[in-house]
Amino acid sequence: MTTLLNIGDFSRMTHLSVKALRHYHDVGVLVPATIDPFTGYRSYDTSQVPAAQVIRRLRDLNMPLDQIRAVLGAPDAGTRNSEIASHLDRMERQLQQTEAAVLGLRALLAGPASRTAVEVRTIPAVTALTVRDVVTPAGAPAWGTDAYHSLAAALAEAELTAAGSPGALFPAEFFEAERGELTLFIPVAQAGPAVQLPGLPASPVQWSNIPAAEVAVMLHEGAPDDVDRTYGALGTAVAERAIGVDGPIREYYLVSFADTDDEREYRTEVCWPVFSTAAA
Amino acid sequence: MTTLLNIGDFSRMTHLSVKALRHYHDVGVLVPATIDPFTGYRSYDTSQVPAAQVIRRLRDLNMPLDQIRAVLGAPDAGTRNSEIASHLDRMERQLQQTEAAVLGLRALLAGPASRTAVEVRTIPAVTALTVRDVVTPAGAPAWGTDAYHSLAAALAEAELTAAGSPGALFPAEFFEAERGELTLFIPVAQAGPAVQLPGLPASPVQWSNIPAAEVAVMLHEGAPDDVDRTYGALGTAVAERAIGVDGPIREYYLVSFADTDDEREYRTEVCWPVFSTAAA
DNA sequence: TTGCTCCTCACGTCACGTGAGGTGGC
DNA sequence: TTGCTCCTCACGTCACGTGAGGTGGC
Repeated sequence: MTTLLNIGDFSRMTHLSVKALRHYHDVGVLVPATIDPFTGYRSYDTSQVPAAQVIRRLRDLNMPLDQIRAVLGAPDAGTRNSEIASHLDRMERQLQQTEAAVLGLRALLAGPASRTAVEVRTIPAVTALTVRDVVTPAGAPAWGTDAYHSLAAALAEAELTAAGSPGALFPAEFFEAERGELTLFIPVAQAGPAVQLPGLPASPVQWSNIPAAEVAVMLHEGAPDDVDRTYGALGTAVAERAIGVDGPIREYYLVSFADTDDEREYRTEVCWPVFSTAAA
Repeated sequence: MTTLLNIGDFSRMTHLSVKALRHYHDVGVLVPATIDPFTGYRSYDTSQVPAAQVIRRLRDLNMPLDQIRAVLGAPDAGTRNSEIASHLDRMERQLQQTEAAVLGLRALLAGPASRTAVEVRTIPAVTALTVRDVVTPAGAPAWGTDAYHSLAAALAEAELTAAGSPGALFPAEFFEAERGELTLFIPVAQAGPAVQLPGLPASPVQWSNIPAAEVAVMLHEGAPDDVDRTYGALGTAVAERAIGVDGPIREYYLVSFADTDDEREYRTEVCWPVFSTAAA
């Protein structure tokens, strides 16, 4: 047996506000059992209570209404559970980022970072295995992990060894517009016609030339979430010397997730483009 | 020495997007060092980098811009740190609620709750110590804790003993509009002119009469975050019997935070107003 | 002169909340 | 008949993102 309820009763029974219930109707997340065609009054059914309870908990978990609609409309329990599980994974990653932000904030308020030296360096052109994609800062870590595995697999497939640490190119718009085409690469050889380029299996990995560059370099020690501190220090040093030029920023991953599980051991070189000193 | 930077350079150095920087300027969270009066070009100073880094981390912690402005403008480190600490407290509570939602969701998907019996009961009027305030569901737990301590203190002060479990009245609008005047009370005696009412110290606590009521009662066992499941079951039972009437819903806290640290041991009676059976 | 960087509106997003103004049902 | 409940716009909130359309500086 089921019984119809007006929106007020249904609200008290589910602890969802009347405004929220009307909104869930509008967007199709929870449609009333019947609607009076003349007055527009919504009537809910007691059998809709469990769905409302699920919605309330998913909203407490910050799941967007679009996804909630998908969860409720899932054809089977397996699909539904995997939708929920992947949301919980996202929340878990968010929590880790929150913890990193707390640590980073403490460190920041505790005082300025220990000064790391800036070095100007000439990087020669290399031939490299690369993966390229349009990415946002939020999606970059996951993308980088995937891309690195693709590169490592292609390297093994082609029976080659890396000629240096993996690196990445960051165009200005990646930071300024939070969206840009990143290039992750593993150098394989000095650039030049003498290099033999083995064919690659079908994969996102491609051969590319990473151009030479004159850069100011600063070593970032620690978690990647705090790399902005090194960007700040390095950018300041470059600006004060008035030697900056256009061009992508580079990072080289001397020690990264591929080498250790402890982010505090990470070592990243940040490279800012500067005037060629060769001309000086 | 400090140096001026255009918005693009400052964006790359701080990993704040250009759009975000313009917004922070608009709302006064981070005002450029100088603004060209003719072109409107913003110029930032290298000395503003640390503030930008703090802003980025506070935003990662979901702190609203208004509060960030207050943190940055705090007159001393003590004020600033306490603003941050109270925000971290809020986040901590939020995290606990998230964990509760995950557990609640699992329980919900695992199947229906074990059926608890519904009992119809006549509650006599009582004289009680009360605290009354307009509260939202989000603020209710903290309010309830405070209010309970005020009541307990007043009870001890007046050298009285409780004549029953503490309870609360919830008007319909508290659920329907997520805002309403709650009344937390501790019964002291049967209502009547014979009762001697001791004076109360200056505090939010007042003497009130809690009216009699005819209610359907269901026992909620477990965490208060899941009490909506009992509301759903009880409301369904009342609706199917078509015996519901207007009036505030009540809860009685048989076992609560005052008695145990384990929320699973909580026992709450939820009371839904119904027709008087005395007339039947 | 040509891109490039920067600028200012105006509007969109997401999940509702906040009134305003009005109507059916007991 | 009077409250009460419910209804539908229209607009606000928050922290930006997304174009559109335009201008200064090298």
